[in-house]
Amino acid sequence: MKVTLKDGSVREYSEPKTVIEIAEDISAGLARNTCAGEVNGERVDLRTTISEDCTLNILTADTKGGLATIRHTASHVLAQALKRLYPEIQLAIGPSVDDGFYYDVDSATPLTTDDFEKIEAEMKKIIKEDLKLERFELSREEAIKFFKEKNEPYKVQLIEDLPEDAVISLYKQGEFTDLCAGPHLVSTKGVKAFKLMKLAGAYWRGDSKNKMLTRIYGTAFAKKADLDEYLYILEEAKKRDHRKIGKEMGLFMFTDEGPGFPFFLPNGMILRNELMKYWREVHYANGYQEIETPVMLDRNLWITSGHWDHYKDNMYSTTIDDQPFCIKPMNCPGSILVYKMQPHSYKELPMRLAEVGLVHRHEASGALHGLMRVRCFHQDDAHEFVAPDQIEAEIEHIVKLINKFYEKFEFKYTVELSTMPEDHMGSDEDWENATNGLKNALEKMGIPYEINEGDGAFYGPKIDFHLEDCLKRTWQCGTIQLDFQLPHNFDLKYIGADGEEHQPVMIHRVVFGSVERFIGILTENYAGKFPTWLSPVQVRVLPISDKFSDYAKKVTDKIKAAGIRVEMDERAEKIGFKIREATLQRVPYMLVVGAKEQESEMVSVRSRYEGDEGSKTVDEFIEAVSAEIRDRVRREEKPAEK
RNA sequence: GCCGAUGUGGCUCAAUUGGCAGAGCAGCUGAUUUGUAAUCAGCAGGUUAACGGUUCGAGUCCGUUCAUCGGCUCCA
Repeated sequence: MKVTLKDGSVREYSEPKTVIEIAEDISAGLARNTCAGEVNGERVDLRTTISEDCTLNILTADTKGGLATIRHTASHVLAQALKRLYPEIQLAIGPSVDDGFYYDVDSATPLTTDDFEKIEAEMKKIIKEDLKLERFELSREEAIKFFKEKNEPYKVQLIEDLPEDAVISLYKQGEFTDLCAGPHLVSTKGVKAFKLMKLAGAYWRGDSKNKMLTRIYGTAFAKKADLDEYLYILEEAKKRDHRKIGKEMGLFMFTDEGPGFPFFLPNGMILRNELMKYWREVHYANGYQEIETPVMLDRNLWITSGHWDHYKDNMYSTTIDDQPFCIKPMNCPGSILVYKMQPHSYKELPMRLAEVGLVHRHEASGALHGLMRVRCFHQDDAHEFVAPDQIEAEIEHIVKLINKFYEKFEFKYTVELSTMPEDHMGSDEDWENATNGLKNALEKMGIPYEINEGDGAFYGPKIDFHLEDCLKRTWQCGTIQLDFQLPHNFDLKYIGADGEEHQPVMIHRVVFGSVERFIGILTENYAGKFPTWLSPVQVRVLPISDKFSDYAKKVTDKIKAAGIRVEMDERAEKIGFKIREATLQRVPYMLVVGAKEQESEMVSVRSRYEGDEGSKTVDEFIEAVSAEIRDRVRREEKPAEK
């Protein structure tokens, strides 16, 4: 077959080749890790096999200068600069990542961000030197010898861990050579806009048993304008930080007395209660019954459930009157005790026991992060007891329910299927059955998913729902876990139609995951501008002066009587000041009342959504806002003025 | 838990080489009675995260602890 390349040259191959094979043939290795190819103008995957004559355009990152390549080359420039400034530094790895690149180094003297200026200056110098990146290969022995001589033990270890037949490629730029699969820009000059971002610790090979190295994060873009835009977005995202907004709006707080234990303040309680009110409505309508089980139970229960074996490092426990107790890190054993209270018929299944349970988990101190990662939180949990032949239908029921919630909040999400972890209970056969059950349900519904190997719970595989927030971080929220183990450990039974005892299957599921985390995500997603139904203060009445206090009071009382959360601001301040404050507090509706309004028995409406909405009668206003709250509608926000 | 940084009134931040802890906002008091994003004046508020050390003298230097922030490992 004949392959015509974009530059007009023709290559002939006797047998079918993949795009990457041809790319490697052409550019002697430069095309490794390339992003894509085009066959007859159509973009194809690199693994696509070409068996017929065609025109092929290889979109190597090298020729296109893809972002990943720019960043990867930038990481080499960083490494070179570091070696020039601190010759004793030892290099580990330096890849490109989603929003930039990093290099892990082992440095005897600690680096600080104050050194960034100096390092960046050296990087600029290297870029200006226009050093060509040259690829070459060495045998295993030669490569090991090369890096031993350079005193780079991490590189030596990397090579030693490569498979026997691996091609060991190196890239040389000026006096600096690095072990690297490529690809790279042709010259350091191609790194046009970069910035070192932050310093962090990272374990060698990502294992907490290994030495902690210093990781230098940076980012790079094709143009200065792109870099500036990225930095601007980062600034904007900072303004949405739920910890900042939570403080500003009086939603929650933390104290030194309780690291990782959130306090909910009055406004935060309103928000949480409204959220859970909605949650309960939907759950009652979907066949759930709500229960509550104790926060602390005898340790033997946790030994039976397997939590003590698999989770005790994260559990708070104590001894009272010589009886050992554990504070629950999960709600399941409590629900099981409720199920076991009496015998059950197959007619009762699926039995859906919901519990908004407060769980405590001793998380590592360094893992804590506002409401997103705490040591005690509410799970919007439910444990379902189902007959084996009901599994698929019930999974579908739950997926639809979760989808309903996420659509309400306009969240994008992806689905992952997590399989058996190393530390698990039960037989491989049970695990396979359970995993297939989840797979079948997802496939039947046509939901795309990725497999997350070995990430299941210790008692069963799970489907995870990952929400994307405004920083493009993803958070695991919803999860559906299929469990054959706990019914076995607790010897759960139901009486089937045949009059015999059978073992039910348990499904553990959450929609929000952690109510606290979900509130954190909502806060950032809405930048604190919650839809009216979730807003702590929905309406604020602003009299122009205290001459109109009586009328304002009358309006306020009427709105309050309609069940709307309303406040009156009767301070002796100018109207502009009151509006400013209400705006900063993100109150959805402001009602300005003065002589004009008192005269005509109306209110002047200013909303967060459209600004001045003109005059309305109080009844008209109440009707419109009540409907908005009742239907839990989110009105489109107008872009911020300031 | 690990690496690095940080910690000053309720909040946001100042304080030269170690030399009298300050400001704005918020709060309180008074004046102002206001028409769509900040009216004016006065008052009060701090054992500088805690503990220990160096020093004539520590917010500042050193040590320990705690908490927070950015990551790593983990994870709802």
